[in-house]
Amino acid sequence: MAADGTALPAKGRSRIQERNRTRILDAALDVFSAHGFRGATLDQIAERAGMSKPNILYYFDGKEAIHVALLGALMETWIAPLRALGQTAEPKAALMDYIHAKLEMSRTMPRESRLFANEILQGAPRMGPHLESELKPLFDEKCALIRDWVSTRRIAPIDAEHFLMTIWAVTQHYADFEAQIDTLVPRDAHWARARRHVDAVFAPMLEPGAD
Amino acid sequence: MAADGTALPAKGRSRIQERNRTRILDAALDVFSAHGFRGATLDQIAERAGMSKPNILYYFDGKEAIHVALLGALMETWIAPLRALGQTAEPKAALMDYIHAKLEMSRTMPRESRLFANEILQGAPRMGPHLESELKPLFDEKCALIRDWVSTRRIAPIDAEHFLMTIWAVTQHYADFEAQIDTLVPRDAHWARARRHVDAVFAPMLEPGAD
DNA sequence: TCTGTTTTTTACCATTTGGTCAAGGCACGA
DNA sequence: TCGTGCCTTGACCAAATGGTAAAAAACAGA
Repeated sequence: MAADGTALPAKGRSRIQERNRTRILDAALDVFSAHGFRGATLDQIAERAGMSKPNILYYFDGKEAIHVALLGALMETWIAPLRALGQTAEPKAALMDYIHAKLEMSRTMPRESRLFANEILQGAPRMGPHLESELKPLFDEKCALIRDWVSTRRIAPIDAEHFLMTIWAVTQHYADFEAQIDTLVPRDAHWARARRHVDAVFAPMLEPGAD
Repeated sequence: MAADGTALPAKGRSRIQERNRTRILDAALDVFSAHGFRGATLDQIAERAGMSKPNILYYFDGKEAIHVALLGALMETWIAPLRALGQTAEPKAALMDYIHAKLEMSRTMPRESRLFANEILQGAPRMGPHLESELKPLFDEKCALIRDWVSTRRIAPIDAEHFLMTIWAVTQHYADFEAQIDTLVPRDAHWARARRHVDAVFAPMLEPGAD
């Protein structure tokens, strides 16, 4: 077996291998995000992927390997907006762009959001290393950047760490707590309101007037 | 069996029954909040409660009954601060009090927060009715109250529904995503910073100046 | 078409797990 | 002291579930 949790070596994957791995991962994303790791079964994943359980295990070393592969692949996508933070626009616009990007991700990738939420909620048993090695350095770097913006008076004085975490909390809430939102507010025009609302939440905070 | 999901009738519970039911529910809260419904096992709950599995099932009709009992009992606690919103202070102070109460609940009752988060994240399969019958009316009532405050210019114009949901998102995040927070920021002085931060987030939003 | 390789499936297995049963302890009133 | 009824548990069961083995099927190259 290969070292990366796959049953087949990564080199020289055939067309059909690529296709089936993709199908399995997509099905697994459905199931894991909806039921959590323990709540998901290989049979559910197999059915959703349209193939038999042993065939799933032909492509992946086991249930856990699928989960790890998913989390690893998604991590990069998930933190991409943070990586891009501050590389183009001026401070306030950069932060608002980041907030909008995160909100958009909750809208278009709710499964991914819930997959991560499930994992973190249960203590990040499989993602701890990823958090430490990939997210942490990036987080520290961007916090330093924000603190610099604060110290040069380009944005209002905010707590960089908690500010970023609050952006995550507010935007991901729309994906993670969808079931609750659906029972409390009408679905239509939902995301337009969310967009206006997050602007109303974060934009005032950044105005240097409150210094 | 009794109709409320308990194996024993609620009337005339003995001292020992009360004690053991409490112990079981506390142990179950530990396990369910840490692993989710499917991830929790009766054996884990039994061990944590310090009694045998059959004895657990002597007091509750089954795993699901324990979960339902937990959610039902906690619902009231969980929404109590919202119920109290606006019954004493003037608008701005009332909302800030509510925010502080919710933050305090995340600090002192992280297990409860995670139990609910797990449930909602997976589509509220067992709490849907509770949300509809208990949370929804209260939510609507308080939204109307907030809209009234807005229309009488006592607070800045905000989206009542999304404002409340954002309060939940920000405050509960500190409990639900604790694993992530622990890897990103130092633990000490954590809650004091959080308190200052949520003030910085929400207080400016409520100033009627931005009208 | 023949042959070796990759892909897929049909049984099957071992463990976990929610739940049952019948018997053994234990407290307490008569 | 002795029942009587509440409490507790060891032994067990059936279903679910992650995973395996081996053979069939599909496929690619000669």
